[in-house]
Amino acid sequence: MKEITNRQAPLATANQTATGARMSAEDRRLQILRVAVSLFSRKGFGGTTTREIAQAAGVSEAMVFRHFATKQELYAAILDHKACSGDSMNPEQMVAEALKQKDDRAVFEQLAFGALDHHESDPEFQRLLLHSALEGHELAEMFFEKFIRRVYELLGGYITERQRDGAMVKMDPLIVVRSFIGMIIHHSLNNNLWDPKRRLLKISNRDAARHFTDILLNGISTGEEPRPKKMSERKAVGNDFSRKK
Amino acid sequence: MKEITNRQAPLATANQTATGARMSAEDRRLQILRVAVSLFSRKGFGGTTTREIAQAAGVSEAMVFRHFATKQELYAAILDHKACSGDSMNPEQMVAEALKQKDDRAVFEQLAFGALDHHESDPEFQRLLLHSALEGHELAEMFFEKFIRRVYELLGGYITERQRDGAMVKMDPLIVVRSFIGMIIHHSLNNNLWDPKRRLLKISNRDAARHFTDILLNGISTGEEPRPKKMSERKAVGNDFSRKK
DNA sequence: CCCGGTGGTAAGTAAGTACTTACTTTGGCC
DNA sequence: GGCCAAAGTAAGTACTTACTTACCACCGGG
Repeated sequence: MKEITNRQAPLATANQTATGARMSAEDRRLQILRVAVSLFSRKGFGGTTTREIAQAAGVSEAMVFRHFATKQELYAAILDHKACSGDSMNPEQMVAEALKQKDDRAVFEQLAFGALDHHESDPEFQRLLLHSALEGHELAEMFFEKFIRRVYELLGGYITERQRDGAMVKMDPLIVVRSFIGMIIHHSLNNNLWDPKRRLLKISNRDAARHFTDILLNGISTGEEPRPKKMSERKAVGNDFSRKK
Repeated sequence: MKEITNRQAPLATANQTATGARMSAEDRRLQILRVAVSLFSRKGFGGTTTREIAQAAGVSEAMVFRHFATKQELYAAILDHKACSGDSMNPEQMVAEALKQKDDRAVFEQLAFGALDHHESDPEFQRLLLHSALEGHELAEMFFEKFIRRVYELLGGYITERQRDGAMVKMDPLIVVRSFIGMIIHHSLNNNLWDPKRRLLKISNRDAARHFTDILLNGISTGEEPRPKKMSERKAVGNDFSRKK
């Protein structure tokens, strides 16, 4: 005479299949992955327990370990999934046409808009990446090598080309790239991490991308007012790229 | 007949007082605080154990809890110490003179250099701040309110003024501030977090500050080459601040 | 000389932690 | 229906964690 086996209620998690019934292995794996993404991105690797993950997925802890041998492997699978799977943005093809046409504005603006939009639609990714960078996880390094470096090469190469065309001032292209990427990443970081309520600055991604591009290409000074200090008084250390006129 | 009490050897930690001898309560407190800063900044709150902290300080765990009732309290004390104590940078006074003289270049360049230098000399702070922002610690918010907001107001106000002078193009000052702060923070973040070996870009803080300022004030395009596409072909969405000429 | 307070410790404890084991459903296929 | 592999679980294990307790050594002052 056995006690009723009191199956644990499917506790209102967003279980895909409306029924609390059993899922195929792959579905379950993906589901665990999804809830783990959410938890890891909120609380980091060390701050998330396997029990929490199991509970959020509505299964027992043993199920988590059936699908992922260790917690580390789960984490790696997540970063893999996020960094390498289809929804990752591809900078090359995003601006391929603008590059060919040498449409400076389009190159930068499209890249900026693409990145901002991507970050907005998937804020978990940025948090996940930050966590793993802080924790020194090798996957962060991998992302850096495979993605950031490529953007630097892509944009840096383009800028070099445009400098030779005489369309851009002579300046280390990598610094230009860093400046522009900085505007974008920092803006996303503000929106996702520091100021999600947009208390400081509320602006659409389109406008942000356009304004960042404006600043990068044209700067903010009109050059129409006599400087309070003469140019010659600046300690010029070999940057001879004051705007031609 | 008691066993010898085998006092644990002072194990070669960087104990301030060369002797492994006892310290005053306050010295010990500060020492624990220091080693905790280092550990928390490297591994975050959840990733650091009280035992590690005690070992790094060369004392028993009980000593940690004599000085700080809980781990949380230790963490809060650290953020307090870092955010409120003297070594925090003061943007207002850093650029006070340049502001008065309306020396745009000096305003931005000095601010950038000051921030970059501060971040470089105290990289732990940036990591600590990121960790606490990710973990949603209230101290991160406090820092944001007390520091970031002030910089936005300071720079934003200055830019507004210079726009009225006709020295800067009309554009939401907050976007300009965000762009510039973005260049700086992202550069520091790269140096401290992503690319401490400077594989991507190796540049002195002075040069970085100068180049960021150059880009902000003047942009990178020479405006000397006919565009491959006509201006009118761009989907103009109401940005009317193309550079006057 | 001894006495109390201070700096310090060894050895706990209770609650977690990642991960396992031994076992019980369940659904599809012949 | 009967069967079996896959989906799932309850109840562990071995260890770590934050935090406590009870005790010890040193030292200046009466």
